[in-house]
Amino acid sequence: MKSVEENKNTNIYMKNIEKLCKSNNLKLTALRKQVLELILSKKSFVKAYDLLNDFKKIQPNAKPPTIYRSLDFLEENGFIHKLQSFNAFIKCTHPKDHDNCYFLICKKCNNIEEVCSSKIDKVVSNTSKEKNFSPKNVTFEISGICNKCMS
Amino acid sequence: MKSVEENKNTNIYMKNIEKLCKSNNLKLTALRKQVLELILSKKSFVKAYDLLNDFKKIQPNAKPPTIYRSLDFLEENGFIHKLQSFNAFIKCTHPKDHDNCYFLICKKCNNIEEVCSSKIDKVVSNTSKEKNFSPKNVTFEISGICNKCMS
DNA sequence: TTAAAGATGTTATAATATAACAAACTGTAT
DNA sequence: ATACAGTTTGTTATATTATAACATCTTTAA
Repeated sequence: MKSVEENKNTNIYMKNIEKLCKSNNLKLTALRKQVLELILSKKSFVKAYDLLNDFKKIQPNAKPPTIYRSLDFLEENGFIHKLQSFNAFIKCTHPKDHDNCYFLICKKCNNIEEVCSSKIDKVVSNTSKEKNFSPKNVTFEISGICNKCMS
Repeated sequence: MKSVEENKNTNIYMKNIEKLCKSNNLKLTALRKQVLELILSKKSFVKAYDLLNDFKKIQPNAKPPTIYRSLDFLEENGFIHKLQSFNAFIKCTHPKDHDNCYFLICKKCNNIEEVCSSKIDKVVSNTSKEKNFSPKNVTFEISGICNKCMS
């Protein structure tokens, strides 16, 4: 059960996504919206097939492509991220505010912290410049133990 | 067909690995060595099942666990890396010299450049300190277009 | 209004990875 | 040498993750 506060936050988040889609001419269809809502309802990351099982409660004949296509749309447009080292998906905490996100992943409690630091962005662009490399996608995932789980 | 120079480099590389295993009391079994040699023989990254097919030419009844176990050993000990965003494996260019490696992955020619920069290490440790996070594994992969493919 | 593009439904299968248990091997204390 | 504990490998089966291909439906723009 979600708290009133959480529902409120989810609503604010969705309103923002709707606005973003409108202004960017993206089609946030009912399907995509439902999938995003399921992702938002998670505290942490979610696996595609868990999402599929969740989604089957709404639409029993959903199939893997149903989910993967929505995930593709949501990821392409920066509303969610794929955690490559976990084969899992998680909402973006500030969609469209920036290009690249970085993650601190706790091995014990599975908590994910999304980090955006201009220092990291600079390192990416400097490293790329040195090597004459034109960066498109950055995967930056640090797994370890979070503050809570250490004490 | 490998050039004389390439074979020589592979031999030097293997000698180094053997030395490292000896001094760290690691068992570089015939199987693990053969798998590593197959990985070394590749210009770029290799997929686990391609490796399995290669390996079947030596040992026809090889099965997925044969390969995955060797990959685990080689990765745990820093002789190879897994490219998480590609589900592929690649030799480490300087085994045991450092903890973390970063990759520039060209989407066009599939060339991988392994980069180690103290700046990146610092960003990881600073970011972690700020968040009171104790980092264990770092996945840092930048995909884009390399110098050659741009011109 | 209709053709083209885009989204979804559906079936099937590809690609990636691991569990579980048996057999063989290795090192070591006796 | 021997036995036993730990490790590695063999083997079967299956779990997990993801996409291809094609049909149908919906939206959009000419």
